[in-house]
Amino acid sequence: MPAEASTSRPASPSLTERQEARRRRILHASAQLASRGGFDAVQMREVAESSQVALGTLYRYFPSKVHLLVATMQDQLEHMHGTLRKKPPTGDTAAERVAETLMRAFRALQREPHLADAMVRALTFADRSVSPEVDQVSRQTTAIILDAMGLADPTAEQLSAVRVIEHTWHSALVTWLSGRASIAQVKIDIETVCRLIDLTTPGPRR
Amino acid sequence: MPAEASTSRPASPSLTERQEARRRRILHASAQLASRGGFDAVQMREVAESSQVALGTLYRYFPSKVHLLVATMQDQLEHMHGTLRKKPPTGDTAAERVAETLMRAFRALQREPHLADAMVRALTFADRSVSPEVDQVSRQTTAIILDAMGLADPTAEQLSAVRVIEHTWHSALVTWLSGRASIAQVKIDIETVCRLIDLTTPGPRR
DNA sequence: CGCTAATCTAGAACAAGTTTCAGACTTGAT
DNA sequence: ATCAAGTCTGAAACTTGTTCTAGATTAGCG
Repeated sequence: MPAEASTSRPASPSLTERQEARRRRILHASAQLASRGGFDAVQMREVAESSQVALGTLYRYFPSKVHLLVATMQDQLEHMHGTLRKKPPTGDTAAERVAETLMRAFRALQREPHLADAMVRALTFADRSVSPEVDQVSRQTTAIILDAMGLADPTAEQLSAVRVIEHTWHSALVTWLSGRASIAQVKIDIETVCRLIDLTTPGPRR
Repeated sequence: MPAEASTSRPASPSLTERQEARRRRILHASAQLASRGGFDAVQMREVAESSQVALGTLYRYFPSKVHLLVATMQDQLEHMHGTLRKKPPTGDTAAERVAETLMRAFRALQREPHLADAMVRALTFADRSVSPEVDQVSRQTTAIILDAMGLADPTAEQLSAVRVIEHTWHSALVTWLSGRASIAQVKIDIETVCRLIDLTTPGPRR
């Protein structure tokens, strides 16, 4: 236990440090369980045990399983945005770059299909009580797409196109995860919807 | 076993009649409960009671709550397709007609938002075990859109556009139901994605 | 240091989806 | 009419998300 608490920089985590650590443990356990068996494998009791936290505490940090999984998704998305930033897409047109970026993200998801399942199912199943968190995920996704487009100041029309791209992205993932669409099919859908960008971007073609 | 039409005494309808009737009672109860309080209000015990069927029987007919709600959606979709057929859309272009049709469907859903909630949540939450049923819903939706386009023989490109339109349709509904998008926003998204049709349909263009 | 409020823990309890089972009823065939 | 197979019923049991409670710890403060 900390003998002195004032002057020295705390080596042992005190205060909110500890809570931050708990939160990280919980998110880690969540992602780990999700990676194993998807949405169903993330059982609140197991998450609590894995992260060495009482069930009640888990619920204090994340008021429902869906909240937990959406937070897990936020976490992963942040990581992915960082990764994507390091190697920007190389396509000539905005449409190509967006498609390339989404396909890169898709490939990442394919590496952990169960985790993808858990996150996406939670996202689309979320009810109003999770709206703020889901909205945050949506904003992050929008940011990634706008990054790929390379637009500083998108028009309303372009924002609409981005919204539709996000719709397609989410729904295509759902159909892929439930085994109703192949990877190739998802690719086609992404490429198809990205053509909308050309419609709204006065550029060199057509 | 063509049997008799049982004109005299329908007191004890025999054979599969009875089962068909049970099935209809169950679907009716499901829709009714869903209309009241959405996904959460459809409780299997209540559905069983409402439709005068034992819980075990309910599960024999529909192996899970999601199966039940997806079947409910099939039912409603069929009804809607019939209704839409009676008054075909009037727009000049295929894109306009599809947007008009989807907006008409959307208005119908707005009249029973709770029912819409139950059906759409079930649809996107469905896992692989429900794939055949979900696929059936998807085919029905595709048929409605193709009807609106007025195409006998769509190209592969056009089918891709239709797929993307469906993605957008489902995902836009999800965002509307969870309160993250307004009705106006959904309208814009539908209109935006329908422009994809123009891209793939050589014809009178703006 | 000692106090008070907030937080955490272990565990029971509750809710709704799902499964199971023994017994009653239907059905189809002989 | 009778039998075997399949179906339906009512009720209990099981699972997992969620809530609640009482007591232990911890944190911030005078």
